[in-house]
Amino acid sequence: MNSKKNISELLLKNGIRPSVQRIAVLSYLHSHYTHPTVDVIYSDLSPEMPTLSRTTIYNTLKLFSESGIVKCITIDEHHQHFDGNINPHAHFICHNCGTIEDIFYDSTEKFNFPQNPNLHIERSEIFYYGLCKKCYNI
Amino acid sequence: MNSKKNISELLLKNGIRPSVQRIAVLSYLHSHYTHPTVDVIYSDLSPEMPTLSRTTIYNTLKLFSESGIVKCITIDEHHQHFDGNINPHAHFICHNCGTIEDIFYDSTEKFNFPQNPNLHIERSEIFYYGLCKKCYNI
DNA sequence: CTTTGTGCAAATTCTTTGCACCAAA
DNA sequence: TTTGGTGCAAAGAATTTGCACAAAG
Repeated sequence: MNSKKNISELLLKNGIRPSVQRIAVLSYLHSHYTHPTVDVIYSDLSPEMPTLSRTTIYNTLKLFSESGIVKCITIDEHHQHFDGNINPHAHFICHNCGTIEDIFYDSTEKFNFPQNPNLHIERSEIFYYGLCKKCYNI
Repeated sequence: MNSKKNISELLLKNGIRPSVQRIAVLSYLHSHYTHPTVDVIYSDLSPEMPTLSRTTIYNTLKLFSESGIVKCITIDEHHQHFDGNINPHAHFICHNCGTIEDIFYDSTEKFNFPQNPNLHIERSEIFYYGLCKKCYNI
């Protein structure tokens, strides 16, 4: 289980002081693999924490993504989405309903392109676009 | 060669009226495979066309990407980049100098993921991040 | 003459910054 | 008591919108 205690320990292990706000944000991401934006996180958490500010969420997510415990994914130009799942995976985006689905695949991909030698590739970001099951069947 | 005349005909073929501004923007993208932003295009074109406005470039690129003759790529949350090359290819982004390089690969990729059935994938967007040759050798 | 395109200025929206207050070590 | 965290209000920056004028068919 991802108890507050476990989250707290995870933060400490990454050199981050576990404040109430930070625990709340990371717990949220670990229980909502929906790739939320700052605003979604804010809207969902603020009823329970009325003094929470967007600034804190921005600060927190910046800190988290710098230490690698969450991933920031840029899908469209207007919003950053955050992902508490840091295993390598691709994302599927439904262009009708906007849902973002995780796609796990044999990560035997090789970062080697004969036509582009001498690139030092460190990571990849793969997006698939189309219609999800639900939207396709409408 | 991509003369103004050819550009003009390409636009007509796609049901777009070839105005001076539209021809200029598409010519620019066809001769600069550098994935420019609106602002870069604006800065480069405005000396020759002092009355050109950013709004027109936004309008034009929106029109172009809707009809598929250019591609809009969202790499970071702050800028949209535009690509006059509409052949399928991936992009490499150097996190030091920001250069965007095209990567052509055997496009035998299959849009089929056993763990995610019933997705109707139409296109993909693949980004690789790392250091380019120049920045790696510094 | 009617429709479409252009471009200025203002508005919008997501994100960042400055700064004062608060909390923890 | 010193360092780090929070959160408000204001600033910033990319993009969009409203609207009037210009151009094209």
